[in-house]
Amino acid sequence: MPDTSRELDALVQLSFEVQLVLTRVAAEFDLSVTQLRLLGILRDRTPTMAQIADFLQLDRSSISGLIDRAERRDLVARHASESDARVTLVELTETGRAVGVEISRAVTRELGGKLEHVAAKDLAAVVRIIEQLAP
Amino acid sequence: MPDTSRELDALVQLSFEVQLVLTRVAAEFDLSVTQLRLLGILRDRTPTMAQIADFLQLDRSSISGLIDRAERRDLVARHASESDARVTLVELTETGRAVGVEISRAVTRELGGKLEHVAAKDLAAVVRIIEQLAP
DNA sequence: TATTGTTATACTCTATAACTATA
DNA sequence: TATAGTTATAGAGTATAACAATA
Repeated sequence: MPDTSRELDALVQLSFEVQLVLTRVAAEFDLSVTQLRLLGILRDRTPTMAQIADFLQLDRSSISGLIDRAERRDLVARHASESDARVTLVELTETGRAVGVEISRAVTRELGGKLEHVAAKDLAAVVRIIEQLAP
Repeated sequence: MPDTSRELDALVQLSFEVQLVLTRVAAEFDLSVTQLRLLGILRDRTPTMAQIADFLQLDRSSISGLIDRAERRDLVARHASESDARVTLVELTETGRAVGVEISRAVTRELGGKLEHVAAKDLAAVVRIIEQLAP
């Protein structure tokens, strides 16, 4: 087994650089990174509370407050499932969708700017890594 | 300018995968990711409160509580600067250093495990990216 | 005056445990 | 009984504003 400590350090450091960009972009919109992720998840899904918990790898009890706060800001809306009265579905509002689009643009701008001088073939490697990691 | 949205998405996703591993390892030691980073920063430094704020990109007022909690668990110690009475220096305790070593091993194990089947040349690309990004 | 660090305050995020409603 | 979601509670993390001590 080869020594990969340098590679692992680089990966950890890179993840913090990316998180820093996300934190800053979220702050521009007065949102947390978690709320930013939520908007991303809801872009092409209308999940249940439990499914959101699975996506974010958080306890279900944490999701109630998360959605409460997003709902209070008119970013998302709860509605009842028709097939199972226990289930609550969550979807983006128009406002939420619009904010999501703006955030996506901002992330592309900020992160794209940082990566301007990175070789295209190195970025292609990142795509392969994530395909291996989360297929 | 080429379309890099796929690459940017992959990079963001990768950063969340890494953060997930760090969150889990930190939780093994009943620590937050921020405390984990703090131990990493102090491994080869004895910074001032202000320098820690710079490293973590947090407000100085946030650092007081962070160090309070770490000190309460005997992971770090404050001591006064000899040259400037306003300044507080922070260093690892022996306990903190030992915990840091264990965390480092756990991250290597967990993250290394996840990356087992990733090509070495793709990991080398990550090293080049972070060198470009944070030289 | 400027800088270092702390405190008070308020909010978000998160988990655990206990609960209600529905299946 | 089992599952979906909520609430109460507690603690960490974070920023803003105001402050004291030192330079």
